[in-house]
Amino acid sequence: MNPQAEPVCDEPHAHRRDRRKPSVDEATLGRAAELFAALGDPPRLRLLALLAQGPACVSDLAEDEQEGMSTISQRLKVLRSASLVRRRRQGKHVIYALADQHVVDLVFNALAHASEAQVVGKPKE
Amino acid sequence: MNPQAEPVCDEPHAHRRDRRKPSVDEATLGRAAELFAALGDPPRLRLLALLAQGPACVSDLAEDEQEGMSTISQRLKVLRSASLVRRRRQGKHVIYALADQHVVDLVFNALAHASEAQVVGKPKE
DNA sequence: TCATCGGTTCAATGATTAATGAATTGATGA
DNA sequence: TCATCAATTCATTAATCATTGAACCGATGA
Repeated sequence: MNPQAEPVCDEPHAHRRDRRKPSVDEATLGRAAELFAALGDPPRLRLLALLAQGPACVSDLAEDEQEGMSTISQRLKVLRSASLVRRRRQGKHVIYALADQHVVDLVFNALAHASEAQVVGKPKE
Repeated sequence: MNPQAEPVCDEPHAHRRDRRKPSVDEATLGRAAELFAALGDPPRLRLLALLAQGPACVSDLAEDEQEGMSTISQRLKVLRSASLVRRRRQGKHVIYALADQHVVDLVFNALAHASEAQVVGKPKE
């Protein structure tokens, strides 16, 4: 009575759900989540967008963001422990830069996707 | 005396930092951050990995994860408001699935990257 | 209509996490 | 060595977020 494409659920609870195996190991999943979590904060993501324009030292970033150096340093610490940025000393200054091209792509892709999208609007219910 | 690739900083604070323009608008950045934040939690990411194997209803996901339905439902709510998953009703059940291929790619890429990596280890200092 | 089942929402609680200023470290130049 | 400047760390406080069970909603079948 319902020969459609999607499988029907006439049995009491039969969604074609054969037991799923543990798809990914926890360690991998944890690292991926940590990476996403580091990206999932507007101030930190803005910092990355800034670094995408080129390396910069902490005080310059602090000036751009109009925040204290302590605050910026803490944000960079999170990004660094997720391996998203690198740092090197240069005299009194510490220069930060995006870790690699992969990160650059990740940031740009996310921003591009986020600026498109929103066409359909997200479901409110 | 130092004709290398990286610009040198001999002036008191000259890192080739011409004033940066506001690279991205806040709204876009905010949406991108929300998306990352939704992905940045191991239990939620695990849920997505599970859904990457195919659609499933809440009670099955709850069983797989050995959690209450309320907990799973809340997690799905976060994923849904970030437009990462879709849902449809099927009789008494509500079936969740990844929103689109883009999300599938995103999840797989992240997991792939997280399982490679770690080769160099993250900087402890 | 009523009872039941799957799912969601609500409100309270506990746990993470970000921001902030003070103290500290490290490098430079006097 | 000392003073200074850039940056980090530390400890406190505030804010955010995840979890949980109870109440509620919506579809189904008796």
